[in-house]
Amino acid sequence: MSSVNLTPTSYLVLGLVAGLGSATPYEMKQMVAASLGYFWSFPHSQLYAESDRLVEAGLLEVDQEEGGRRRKRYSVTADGKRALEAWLSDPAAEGAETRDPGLLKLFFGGLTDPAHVEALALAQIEHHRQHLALYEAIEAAIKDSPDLRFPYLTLRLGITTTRANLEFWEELAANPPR
Amino acid sequence: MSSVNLTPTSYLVLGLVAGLGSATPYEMKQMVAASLGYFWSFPHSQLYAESDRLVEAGLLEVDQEEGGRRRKRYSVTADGKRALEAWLSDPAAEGAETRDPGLLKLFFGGLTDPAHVEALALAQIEHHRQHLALYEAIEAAIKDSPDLRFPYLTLRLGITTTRANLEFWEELAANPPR
DNA sequence: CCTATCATGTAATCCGTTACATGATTAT
DNA sequence: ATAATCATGTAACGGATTACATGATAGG
Repeated sequence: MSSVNLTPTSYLVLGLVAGLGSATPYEMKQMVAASLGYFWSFPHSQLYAESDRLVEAGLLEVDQEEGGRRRKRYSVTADGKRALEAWLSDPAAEGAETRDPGLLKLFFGGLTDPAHVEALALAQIEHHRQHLALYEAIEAAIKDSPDLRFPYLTLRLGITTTRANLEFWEELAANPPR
Repeated sequence: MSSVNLTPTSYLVLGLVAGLGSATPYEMKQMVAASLGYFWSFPHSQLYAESDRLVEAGLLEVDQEEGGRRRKRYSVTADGKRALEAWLSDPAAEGAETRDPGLLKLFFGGLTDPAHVEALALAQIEHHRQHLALYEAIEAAIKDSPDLRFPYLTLRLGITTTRANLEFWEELAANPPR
């Protein structure tokens, strides 16, 4: 218990388990792959590690299956619920990081042939178009599910920023730097 | 030498040193703080560590000052230039990650009082407005520097996505979920 | 029944962060 | 001259990724 400090990943796991009632890391993996994973991805091994950390911190409890595969099924403790609620009710959400290699390449565009920047722009356009198509397909599918209201909003945010990126790169491709 | 694999951070350092001709980690820190750091921040200690890793990889060479503070000044080797050029001329830039705690809180909004989501939206609006004001001030300042053309474009991308975020949260605040 | 693939998990490594530490410089 | 702050660097820790490994299930 205690003195484990909570990262965004911690709350991600806590939130997933809370939303599902109880879950095995594998089930969490599925959930992530179908939703958050589009914006916030990480290897599944982290779900195993993080779940155990949260048990240590007293925020999750584990119930191991007898026989068969002896899966570990996690659920949220009272302390865990409190921690999650405290986090959710705090409007502060600083520390957003955009780690976009395309941004880096653009920043250093002056160090190389401008044609490479143009090629970069075209690749980015293609990339964002595909994502956008995917997101819009998902959007259409979940639009009217009342219990997916917040995932839907999250997706809307993803769509909004993807569109903004797309527009930026399209304009850059239309007016290539030289 | 060798078998060190190159992360985006590696190219960030490589690019900074290439752009400056040669640099101490402290000088890199200054550069980052004034430009990339707005979107891609990390502790300065990493610049020391990463520089040494790149020396080990044979992509940077180090020249230690005699006397005084014995600073380490790094410059790019021929191998380093090749690696940087290879990276820049590859239009692929996959693996962009948006680690935004606000997005997470929104995703899990269904687990708590909707009023908290509204408060989150207001906080996000405030946050993005401030960033936008800052970026626009910088934009005005560097707009016409020909040698800052690519940093300027990078900033434009930052402005574009910040605006998109701002619009999203403003609309959410105007139509709060219930 | 055999093989391929999916499900589930662990171990090792490395990057990134936090914390600390000391040498220079400026202000008072 | 002393304190305060800036400049510069290192050490230790922990979280995240990569790689590996084994048990189940389904298709042929």
